[in-house]
Amino acid sequence: MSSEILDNLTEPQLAAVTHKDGPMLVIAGAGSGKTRVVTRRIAWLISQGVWPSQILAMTFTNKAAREMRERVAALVGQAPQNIGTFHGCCARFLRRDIDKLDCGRTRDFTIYDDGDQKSIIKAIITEKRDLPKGVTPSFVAQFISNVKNGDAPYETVAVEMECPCSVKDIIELAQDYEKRLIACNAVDFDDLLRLTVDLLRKVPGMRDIYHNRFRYLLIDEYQDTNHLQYELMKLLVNEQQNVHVTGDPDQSIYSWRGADYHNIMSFGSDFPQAKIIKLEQNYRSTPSILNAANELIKNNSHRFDKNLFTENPDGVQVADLLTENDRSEAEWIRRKIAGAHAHGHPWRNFAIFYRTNAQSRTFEEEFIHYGIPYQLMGGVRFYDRKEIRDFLALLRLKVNPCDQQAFLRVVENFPQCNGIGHVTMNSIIRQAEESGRPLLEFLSSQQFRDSQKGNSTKAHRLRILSNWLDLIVKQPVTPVLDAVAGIEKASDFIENLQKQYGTENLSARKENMESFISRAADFTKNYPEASLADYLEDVALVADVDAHDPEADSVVLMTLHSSKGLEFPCVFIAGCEDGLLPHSLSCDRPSEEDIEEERRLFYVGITRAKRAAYLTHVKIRFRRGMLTAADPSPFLGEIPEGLRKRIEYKDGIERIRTRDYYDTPYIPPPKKNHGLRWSY
DNA sequence: AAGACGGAGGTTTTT
DNA sequence: CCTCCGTCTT
Repeated sequence: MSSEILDNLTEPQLAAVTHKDGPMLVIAGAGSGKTRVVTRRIAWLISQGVWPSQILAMTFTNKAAREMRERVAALVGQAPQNIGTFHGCCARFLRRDIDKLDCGRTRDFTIYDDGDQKSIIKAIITEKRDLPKGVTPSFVAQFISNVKNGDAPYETVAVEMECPCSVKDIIELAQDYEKRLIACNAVDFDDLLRLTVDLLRKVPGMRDIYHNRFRYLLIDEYQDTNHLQYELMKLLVNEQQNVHVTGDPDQSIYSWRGADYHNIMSFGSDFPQAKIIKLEQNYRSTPSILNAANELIKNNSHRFDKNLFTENPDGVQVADLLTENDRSEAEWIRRKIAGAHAHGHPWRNFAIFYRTNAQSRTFEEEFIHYGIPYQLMGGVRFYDRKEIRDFLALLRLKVNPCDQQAFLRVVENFPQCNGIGHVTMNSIIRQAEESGRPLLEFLSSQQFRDSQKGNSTKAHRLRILSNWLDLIVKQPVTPVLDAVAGIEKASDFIENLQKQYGTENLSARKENMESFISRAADFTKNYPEASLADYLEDVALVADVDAHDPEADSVVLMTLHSSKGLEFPCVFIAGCEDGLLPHSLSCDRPSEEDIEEERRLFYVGITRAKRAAYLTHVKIRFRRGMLTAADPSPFLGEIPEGLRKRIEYKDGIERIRTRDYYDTPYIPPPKKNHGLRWSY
């Protein structure tokens, strides 16, 4: 056994690493070396003779999966294949076994993301007129997701969600949506999990096969699992109950997406023999930071009993800073960072977190003005840019010739399809369905061209479209780079950008396309055997946080949500104001649960900091086009005075504050639109 | 079917 | 302040 597998581990870490059979829960506080424990444990299992292929490890992000794979490989020289995200693993299972399940899809199914989902739903709502106003695409999407995620029947979900239309109508919408997905041979994100659960539950013998294949199951960030993921876990657990979950209930910040931290709270009762280990020593932060965070999170009532401590040397006090407005907030932070940089601190040591993406703008302007390098996470995803989505639609149509959604997008956005509108498209889709052939195959066939006789403009246009699509069909699907480059050429993509957008952001769009090609080239280098379908799956399942580049020397700007799992020497949390943090919309009917989740979000932010944390708030914030008087976040007052240095910054001068709003007890404002507002 | 205009609405978003 | 719709116009 490679000796380093067990090197430098504390008592509880060692116990967690060397636990072999039976269920185990590791409650891993922020910065307590969780990743190290999980990776060492995988390496240890392998060193004990477990085959790497018998280990299944599921994470929430690609980044976590990649990191885990790399670190295990560094320890034992080989990385297990089955480390991936929940959705990625499920997609792999379904690619292999979906035929065995009677769900209307084949193994070449396409994965639809939120955008595709929304546009299908919108189309269905429009088709079905006379629905009340409240039936928005997002409501229907939420309804469908809730139905797929839970065990409750449609009716119950509809009542619970206070459905604005009749139960019959909403059920019909959901069923139409499902039919549409099946017609496109597509699945949505929830389906990846749901169909895998069905596969294990309904297909005889499946569970045994999977139990045999995966002897050891590991789940990371267990506090963020939703109902389906929980079901999946239970189905995958074998007779020896070799299930190992790690997480921290205090860092559960995704309940609005269905995550349920009760899953982690009740692991002990789900598995009465479970061994429970708590990792409470923090290796990341100074005592000042950790104490402040501990004091804050103590205010949550639903918690797993634990108390983080550290043996790190102490550093500077946590500071809370008050400035006049959002501009001066950015100015102070920029000066602080620039000053430190002048003393030799690299830019990458600094991160700014905020509650809403809209807040990033002020910082960007400030940093551009002063020439400070920064990387912005979030906002519009690379693969969500319009021109990229257009191109992807073409690729998708090629891979899945039934993909109506992709077809519609192509027709709407490619100049080759100018002059062809909704009416024509829908009639073509119907004709294809009647002919029983996949849409693309039907359209690009000689037969279709022959059927478009005559010299009418429409027939002419359709023949051109058909020829063009035929050219796309004839491109190779592997290697990926050849496929992508071939289709780019065959579609005249770059020239079309010019036609479509004129000079409007043209160079940026061209750059995006170049970047897309070079990403495809990278992918091809890593997976020379992969097909276009594999590539599209990879693209469908990546997120932008994966793009954070810790090597680049730049200040990092991101939301509090995306900061989870990262660490920085110096952290600024901007906009610590009532209404922003906690956010007023999340607390519309301020249930204690909502407030507690916002508090956890703040807790996550603070515990990212290794050496220094600055919590900033302003008196007046420019928001939604108006100046808004802002009160400090009630959470600031929950950090005791002794743990919090209070600074005020005004007219370029910094001074210590002695008195604050929150020296007096906090009284919640009576209405949603509290405070003073005045128009510009 | 494409462009122009006005109104509404605007957390977070691992996949 | 922004962006995203829907509708109205050509």
